Amino acid sequence: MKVLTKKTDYAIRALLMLGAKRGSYVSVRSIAVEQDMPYQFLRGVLQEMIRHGLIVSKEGVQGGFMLAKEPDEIGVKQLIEIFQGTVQVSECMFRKQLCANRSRCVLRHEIMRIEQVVSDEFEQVTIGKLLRKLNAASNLMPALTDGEKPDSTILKEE
Amino acid sequence: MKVLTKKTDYAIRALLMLGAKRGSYVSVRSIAVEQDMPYQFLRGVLQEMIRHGLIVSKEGVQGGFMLAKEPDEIGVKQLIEIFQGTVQVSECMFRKQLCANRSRCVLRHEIMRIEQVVSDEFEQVTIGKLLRKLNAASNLMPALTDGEKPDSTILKEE
DNA sequence: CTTAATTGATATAAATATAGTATCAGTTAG
DNA sequence: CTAACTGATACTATATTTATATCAATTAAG
Repeated sequence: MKVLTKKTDYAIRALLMLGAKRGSYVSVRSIAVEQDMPYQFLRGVLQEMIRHGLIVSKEGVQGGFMLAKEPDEIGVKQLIEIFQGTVQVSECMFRKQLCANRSRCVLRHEIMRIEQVVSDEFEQVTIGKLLRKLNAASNLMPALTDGEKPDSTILKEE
Repeated sequence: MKVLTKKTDYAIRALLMLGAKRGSYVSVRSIAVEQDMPYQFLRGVLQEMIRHGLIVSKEGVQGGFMLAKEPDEIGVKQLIEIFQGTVQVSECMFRKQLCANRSRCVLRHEIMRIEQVVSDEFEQVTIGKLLRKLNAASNLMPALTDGEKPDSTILKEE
């Protein structure tokens, strides 16, 4: 049971970088390099987030992406919904069918209850919250964005 | 985000039928027909449950499957683990790497916490519990196993 | 003692979802 | 003008999920 797909994982971590460098545009390339994510794939993820109004972009040299909202307004739940669809049990033709099959119906009720729990949990986890945890941990660990890496220009992609 | 795959869904509902007809062997065919599941696929699901000691079988005419445990001893969590793997975040090479990437590490911590919540919730849902809910609901709805359906012999599968 | 209803075991295919790559066009700072 | 960027989109590859098919072995029952 995979909770987060790569897209969601990449999205969250990219947003954390944007959150850490708030106020300036951050290029996909720098995120991809620093967080070790596939460049083109990440681009797609970011474009999807633009469509959902989470971030904004600027084209051209010195361009990149920037948060369009406060970090606390971006919840992991929303990201999961964008990249993995609404949290739901199998194919849910439930609402319409009024539970033709009783065992499925009873089962569904339990699952929906649990889904609500999961949903609530994820809703509470925001980019802002994660950022604060990151900062709290930074006393003990090397910086998240500690300048250019020595090999940041050595790219063999595309 | 799909919580239950078909296998888990079928497994749970098949177990509910076995639980409802406890004491006698129930054939895959009758389960497949009554619950509208693909026959061969369901067979695979049941065989998997045999391997995990949840049910027992008897070959030949009048053969079929039977619960090997008390319904209360069979939790949905275990079924999810059997058919969908242990509840875990993406690829978790965590334990070994000691979090090379800090944002991933912080994120992971949150996810693990939520996973624990989910896990606990699913652990509490047992076949026994679902059976009791089924019975409670049966006052309002037609029986789960109300004899042979009129068309139960009209099969065009295989 | 044959037959039909069953499970055991296993191979394969089809469908879908996830992950990743490539390309070309447009924008912009320097 | 050019190199560093994003926008848009088409494509490929891989993995997972779902489903089907087949053949052998077992067994109740006529």
